Amino acid sequence: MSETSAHPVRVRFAPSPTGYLHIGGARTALFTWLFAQKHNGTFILRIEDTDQKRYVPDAEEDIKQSLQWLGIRWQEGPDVGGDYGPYRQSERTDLYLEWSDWLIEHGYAYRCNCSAERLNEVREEQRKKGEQPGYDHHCRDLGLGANIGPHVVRFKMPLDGETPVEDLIRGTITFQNSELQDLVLMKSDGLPTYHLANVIDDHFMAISHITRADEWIATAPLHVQIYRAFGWEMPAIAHLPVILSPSGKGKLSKRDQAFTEGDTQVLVQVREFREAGYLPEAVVNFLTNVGWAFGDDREVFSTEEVLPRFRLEDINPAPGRLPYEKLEWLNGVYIREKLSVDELAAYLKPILEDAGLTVDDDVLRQTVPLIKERLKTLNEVVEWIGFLFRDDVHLEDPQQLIQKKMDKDGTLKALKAAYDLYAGLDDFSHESQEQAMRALADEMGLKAGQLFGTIREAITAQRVSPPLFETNEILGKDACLKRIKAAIALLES
RNA sequence: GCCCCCAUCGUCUAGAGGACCAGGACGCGGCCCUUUCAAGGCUGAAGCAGGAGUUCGAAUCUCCUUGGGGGCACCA
Repeated sequence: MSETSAHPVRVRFAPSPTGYLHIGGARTALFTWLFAQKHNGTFILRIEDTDQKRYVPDAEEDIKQSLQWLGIRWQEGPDVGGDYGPYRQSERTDLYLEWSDWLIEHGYAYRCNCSAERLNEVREEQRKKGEQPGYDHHCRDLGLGANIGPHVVRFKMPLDGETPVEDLIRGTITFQNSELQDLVLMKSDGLPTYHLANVIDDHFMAISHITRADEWIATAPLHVQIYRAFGWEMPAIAHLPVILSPSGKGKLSKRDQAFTEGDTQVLVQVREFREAGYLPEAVVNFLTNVGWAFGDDREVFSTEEVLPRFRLEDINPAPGRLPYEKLEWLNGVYIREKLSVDELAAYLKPILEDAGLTVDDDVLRQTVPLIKERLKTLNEVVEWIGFLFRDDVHLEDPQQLIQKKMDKDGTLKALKAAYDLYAGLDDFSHESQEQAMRALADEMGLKAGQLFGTIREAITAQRVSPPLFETNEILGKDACLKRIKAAIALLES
């Protein structure tokens, strides 16, 4: 089976609203979307909300917003509609019931009223005996009718033979039917399980290619058998590798929220990436590079550039981890190379405001070029230039003013001299400042770095900052003098 | 335990029998530039999991071992 088939390409991303959009899910969505784009196909969003127990009310909203943020748009789905709706499984229950009955009538499925307790006992017994745990076919040939009270519907899996699964990425995977289970198709609450709903929806939505995570491989033969029972043509299928936790221990999707591992902050939800100050373009570029490679030794590229090269077959079947350090670097690349000063300023303003600062647009605009090449994440802006938007600045410890190989008296002398020099400076441009201060350092027998460091601490209360004289120029002479004076007073007290 | 998938630097990867004493990127080290921090330039360390085959020749093909992952639900 090949990636291209006779049918128009129609693919779907089918998340379950049991939590916010996971970065692993986003990658599956991204690859699916890229595939659709490449083939001028249709990308469909389908909400698989058949699990009432794990349902999270605002999950669907988060999933949609997160996809939007990443730039992934769907042509059919809840809200936007389409010819194959509805696109929420909870709104398609009649369909599932109808086809479940069809399977029973035709001998491909059966009703089962075994209790949870009995099932557990059976499984425990099997485990004890070292057998494979699974349903023991108790109701398989009982021919139970609909009048038996609460019950489930199970698929009648062939007892022998084998079922091949043609995976686009891995080739043919063959399963022995004797090892497969009579899995539940309809739950006792009247809602279908994934297995049934997925097959029916993919069929009636004319899905041409199924893309989904690795973890579905084990139940893929069941799906193959269900298609066979219905007599429907099965879409091509590709199982995408899962993303592992940075430690490599287990899949990342076991975690549903950011956590810390060693000294890396491991982000998990898409919204966490946004909140951490990453640009959507950088995240998309980053994600595309895990499990797939652009080629030509290129690391930075747009989705437009990806399309001509993208093929599902080229996806690396091995599970991988997200190289978070690389995302930091990549985000920095996007900030300094892909954004204009105005665009970056627009991103930065709300972040500064959220930090409680009052932002002067002119000041921000003038400062952006100074920090553009220093930011790795948007959020770092606060620590870089927060001092520009505060009336005063507070040194936690006066000792910070004292530079290497200097003492309190020398520092005091230097600050006072700098103050006087600044006070008499008519031209406060950074060139003029630098010239004056270099001369002063020379005169006092200080290294430029020592004098500049002291002034930097006095004005920014930071050990590192954007180029000192340039931010001084933006801050203005009066404010600078005021802060130097305060620093002198602090050191003297 | 059973079934299935996978295996190139620490990490993400290029590599589809000779072009590979294995290339790139991040990270890490060094040097240069430099008012701090970045950015930039140059440079260094670092890998084909192991073992058998096949072949004139293997990172690339086969098998075994090992390791990792996934699954074994009235969850998706």
